Amino acid sequence: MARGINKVILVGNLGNDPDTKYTQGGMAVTRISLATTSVRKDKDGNQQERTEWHRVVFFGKLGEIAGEYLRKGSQVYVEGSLRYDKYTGQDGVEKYSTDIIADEMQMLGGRGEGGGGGGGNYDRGSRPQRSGGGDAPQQRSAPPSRQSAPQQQRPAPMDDFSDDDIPF
Amino acid sequence: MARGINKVILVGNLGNDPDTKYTQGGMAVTRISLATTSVRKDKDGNQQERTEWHRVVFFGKLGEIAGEYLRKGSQVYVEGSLRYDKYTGQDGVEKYSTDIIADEMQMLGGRGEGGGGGGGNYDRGSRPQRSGGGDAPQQRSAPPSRQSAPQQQRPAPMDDFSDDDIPF
Amino acid sequence: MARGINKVILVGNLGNDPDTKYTQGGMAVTRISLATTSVRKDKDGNQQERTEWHRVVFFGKLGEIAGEYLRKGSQVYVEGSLRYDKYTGQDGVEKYSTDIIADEMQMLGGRGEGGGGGGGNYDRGSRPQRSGGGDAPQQRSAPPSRQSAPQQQRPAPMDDFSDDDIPF
Amino acid sequence: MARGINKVILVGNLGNDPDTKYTQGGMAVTRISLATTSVRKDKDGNQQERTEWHRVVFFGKLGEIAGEYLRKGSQVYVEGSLRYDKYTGQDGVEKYSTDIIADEMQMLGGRGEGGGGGGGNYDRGSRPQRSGGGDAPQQRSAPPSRQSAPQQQRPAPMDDFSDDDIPF
DNA sequence: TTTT
DNA sequence: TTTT
Repeated sequence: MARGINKVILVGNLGNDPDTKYTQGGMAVTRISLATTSVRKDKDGNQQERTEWHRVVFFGKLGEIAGEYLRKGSQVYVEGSLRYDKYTGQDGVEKYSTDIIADEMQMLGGRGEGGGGGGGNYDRGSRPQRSGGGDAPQQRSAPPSRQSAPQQQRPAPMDDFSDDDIPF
Repeated sequence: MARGINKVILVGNLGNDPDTKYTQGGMAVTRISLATTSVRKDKDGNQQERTEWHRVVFFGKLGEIAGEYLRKGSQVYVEGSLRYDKYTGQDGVEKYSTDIIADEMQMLGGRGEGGGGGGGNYDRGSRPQRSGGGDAPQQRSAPPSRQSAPQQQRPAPMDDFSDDDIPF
Repeated sequence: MARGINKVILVGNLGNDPDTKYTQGGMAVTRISLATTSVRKDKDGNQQERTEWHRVVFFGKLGEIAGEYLRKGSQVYVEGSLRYDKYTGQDGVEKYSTDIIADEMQMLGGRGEGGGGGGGNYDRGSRPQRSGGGDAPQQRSAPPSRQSAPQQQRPAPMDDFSDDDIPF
Repeated sequence: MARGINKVILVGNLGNDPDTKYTQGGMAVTRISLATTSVRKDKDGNQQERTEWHRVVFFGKLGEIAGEYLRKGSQVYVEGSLRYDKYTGQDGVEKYSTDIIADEMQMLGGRGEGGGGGGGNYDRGSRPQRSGGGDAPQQRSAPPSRQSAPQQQRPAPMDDFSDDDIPF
């Protein structure tokens, strides 16, 4: 049982192609660098722009999809949570990192390099369409299915319930 | 593959105790009425209040938890999506309804009747603590106690991955 | 002082061109119909799609911008709040409506009719680029061009403050 | 005109009393440390807890309100955006920090030390209730008002508009 | 009524 | 119908 809400919502563009690695167990871990730009007027009335570069990480199936479909310049919606890490660098100095651990992704109509317009909303429960054997391990045992209650469209009154009255 | 984002985030108080029903298949469907109030100044400089009453629906395990722990007056965080329905009433007239289908819930430190401070964040994947087998009793056992600020930091490298490097 | 959070976040496509009207005081009120589609597997394992049509309303400057730049098919990010209204129709019957009152909008790389890729994030504080003085023409000038990933980092100390250390 | 969405939503508890400082210009800058805890099952089926400590910064009027009403243990809803900074420490080493710049806050029914149950939703446009002269400068010139269109409740049909048809 |  |  958790305590608290830790939610991040981003819409931005990738600064580079995604970087996908695989764990020994074969789980995909894809990282992207995502830019969001905001503007404000400073006290002299000049327009000031500022860009934040977010480090976003996708795990598992979402990592495979992100690695396959996103490209430098792609515009994407990401939902996830903040994770702060502290580690000791090779130089012996303590370092800190901040990542957004994605749990939902929606490709938007980006037209960056490698663009691939398309669209489609994926969450951690989605299965990737990876057809070929590509260059990555990929042998994965049965993935944990995350749907608690599968069901069907609901065109209906609202007072009695069937098992089809579901979340969609 | 979905297209689009449909997300609602609410923090409000219940106007009444939850209403839980069960489908023939045994799935819980809990409905609550949730108030959110906002204020603004009108053009005459007077404070104006306006309250929206949201119809929130919880399905499955989340429905059982909502029915068990929430009460009239409880303050709650809800995340979900909008669903619009059209149906024909008993009077033969077409009617429309708007519901927020919850997929995450966090009980906040409410103090309404039956208050039960408690706290705890549940999503559709959570398992309810329903002890009995029946189809709707309501005897609540001790609510999970409140920690104000538990913690501890997690030191870890970030460049190689094990299968434990997970979404959390 | 308000009580509660009432927040909606949508990414979807317009089903039609926006409808802009003006109040007697000259305030723009723009309405759009926004589609979001989700999918799930029903109990027979078939893909089921469901589309929600959201009624989104933009007031004031945001209403002018929405009316000027959005078109049928445009993909847009909208943030706002839920408002439920009850009124009596001309037929004397009580009716209910649900609207999302927008307070932020971001045009995404849509390619619908009249597409106009464009992009740009506006909130209620933004000033529209309406050049003319009239109360509703619609001749659109050149839309703001698209940058895929502009940036630059901002180096700065964080312990003492000047009046420039602002929210951005 | 901005590009992108950079939004953070947190519900958590303060690890310490807020720290409020004032710029030379008299603007309040309040910092808090906010805990959010999540749980998951590891691969051995054990419950694993993890707490993230978020650095949240409130500027201006919101900073005054946060400094006045929040306390160690308080439960709070915060909405804001991510800001990453890079600076050189006194030891000459480059350091990085991540802050959430708050633009909305809602005190929840917390009961931590100094509790102050209360509730109330404030955004950057809110005026603090600071009555006394306290220990802080505070001389501030005319604050920029952020409401574009003030108005009043709307109990009404939906086809014609008056200047009262407003955002609320 | 959109979109893929 | 809640809450402050």
